[in-house]
Amino acid sequence: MKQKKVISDAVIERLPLYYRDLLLLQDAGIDIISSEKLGERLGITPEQIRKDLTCFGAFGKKGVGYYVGELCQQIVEIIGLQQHWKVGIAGIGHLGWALANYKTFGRLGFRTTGLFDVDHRIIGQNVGGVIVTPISEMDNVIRKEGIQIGIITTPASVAQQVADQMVNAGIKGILSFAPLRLNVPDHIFVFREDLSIGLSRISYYLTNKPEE
Amino acid sequence: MKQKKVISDAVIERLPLYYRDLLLLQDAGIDIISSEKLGERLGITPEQIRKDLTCFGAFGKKGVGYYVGELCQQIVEIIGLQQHWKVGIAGIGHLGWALANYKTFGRLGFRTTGLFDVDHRIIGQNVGGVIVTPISEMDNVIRKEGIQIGIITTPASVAQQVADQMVNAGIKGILSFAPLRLNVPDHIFVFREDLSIGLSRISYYLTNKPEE
DNA sequence: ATTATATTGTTCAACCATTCACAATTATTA
DNA sequence: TAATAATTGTGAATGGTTGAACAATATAAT
Ligand SMILES: NC(=O)c1ccc[n+]([C@@H]2O[C@H](COP(=O)([O-])OP(=O)(O)OC[C@H]3O[C@@H](n4cnc5c(N)ncnc54)[C@H](O)[C@@H]3O)[C@@H](O)[C@H]2O)c1
Ligand SMILES: NC(=O)c1ccc[n+]([C@@H]2O[C@H](COP(=O)([O-])OP(=O)(O)OC[C@H]3O[C@@H](n4cnc5c(N)ncnc54)[C@H](O)[C@@H]3O)[C@@H](O)[C@H]2O)c1
Repeated sequence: MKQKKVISDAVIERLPLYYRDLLLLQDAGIDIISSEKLGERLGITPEQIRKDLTCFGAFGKKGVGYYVGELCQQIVEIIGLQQHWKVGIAGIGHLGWALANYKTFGRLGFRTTGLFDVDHRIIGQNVGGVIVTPISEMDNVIRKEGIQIGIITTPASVAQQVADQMVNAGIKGILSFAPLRLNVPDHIFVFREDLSIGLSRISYYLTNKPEE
Repeated sequence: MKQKKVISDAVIERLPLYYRDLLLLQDAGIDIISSEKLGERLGITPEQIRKDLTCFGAFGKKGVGYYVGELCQQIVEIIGLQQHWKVGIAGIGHLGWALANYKTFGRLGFRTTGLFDVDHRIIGQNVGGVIVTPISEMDNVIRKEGIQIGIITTPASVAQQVADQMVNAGIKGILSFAPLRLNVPDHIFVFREDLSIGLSRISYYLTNKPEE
């Protein structure tokens, strides 16, 4: 892998899109794809795709295209999906429960091996194949299982506290759905997913329609 | 409102963040906030905030800051949240069920007034205060209720078909969680939310840690 | 009334990302 | 084998976003 220059976030966000579509192509038995065709499927320009990929090396064959299987493997290595990350989810309410049951995370290489909550009504239940553990046990489970990534789907009011617990237990990265900024040490990578931005954007565009 | 030049997506994505934090400030009884303090709370530079806001007008007071209540109202109007958009959700499975139960959408001005599914086990149930209707009835309900925004949380395999139905019924904007590109007429605004990008980004950054 | 302090709105410069154009390379056909 | 068609990788041009600096303005202090 090249990896000389710094890679922009925009590139990193597109890689999973390429990867998922390549998996579909692979399932469909398609061996070779051009940036043109891939771009058409995804709504991304072929130049963009080629430039993104050349950040990491020259994976295509001129005059031919990209070998689907090979490119898949390359992207897996770029993103680091071959590691089979272990994931823990704190807050098994509406959203946590949905995520715990989402099988596609598994196909991408993320194994959910810990579910945590404070509510006695949910503790002990089997959700998507994993038993919900008391949040007070989270520290132990994270260490014992070697969980590296934490997902926070608790109410915002306790999200910081839960993040602190995760960091103390040795978590390396956090995906948070709570609508606030988490304060964590520099070496922890936090990504915030904000599900209300999508609706707000739709509202904006419907309100301020381009005059066609 | 100014609205002369074109506003970039980046700006539109930050407005909801400002808005939600301003609501919190308002709840806390804080009347005036500077771009400096707001930026600190959100992890955004003060210059960025000022520049974003001046896309739409001059809402602050030099030497003082921004009046929280007034700015809230301005952002509401910019995003178009005063309209109380009506929302319908198709596919009341794991994720759809979570979204149907999410109260914060209401506070932002989105009212969920239609829930649709094909599964007889869920049809007829009350989810977050709304009865789940057969998808075959979606067209009628959308027209009768005047639903303008559709959320798609069905399996990917039927998402296009559901989107077509929504468009035919007169929906103006779609928020889709299905991992594929939807084909819709130009005048329909589609926003795709991809929940696997977050985890993939974390994987990338943990794998390719900056050498600190 | 004057000075000092705080903070916005705006201009300009720096940076980053995308698009364009094309040389380089591979496969295919005559 | 030579010519043709397809398609990648890349350097240059364009367009867009962010950052730094500062004039303009409001308040508070003297
Ligand atoms: N539901 C959605 O569709 C949605 C959408 C966007 C954002 N969110 C955000 O995701 C988070 C969860 O939302 P939700 O709708 O699932 O809420 P929820 O109330 O259904 O679930 C929260 C869960 O967290 C648990 N919890 C509370 N305190 C805890 C603690 N200290 N440790 C561990 N678990 C604890 C609760 O017992 C509950 O099971 C919130 O921050 C919300 O703002 C949710
Ligand atoms: N669960 C998650 O956390 C998660 C995360 C990311 C993306 N997604 C995406 O969201 C979508 C839903 O995921 P899920 O986990 O909730 O799946 P799910 O299987 O739990 O729910 C899907 C629901 O759609 C209904 N459905 C099927 N065909 C339908 C039709 N023609 N019309 C109306 N409803 C129909 C099903 O009866 C079911 O209730 C999928 O596309 C998935 O890829 C889910």
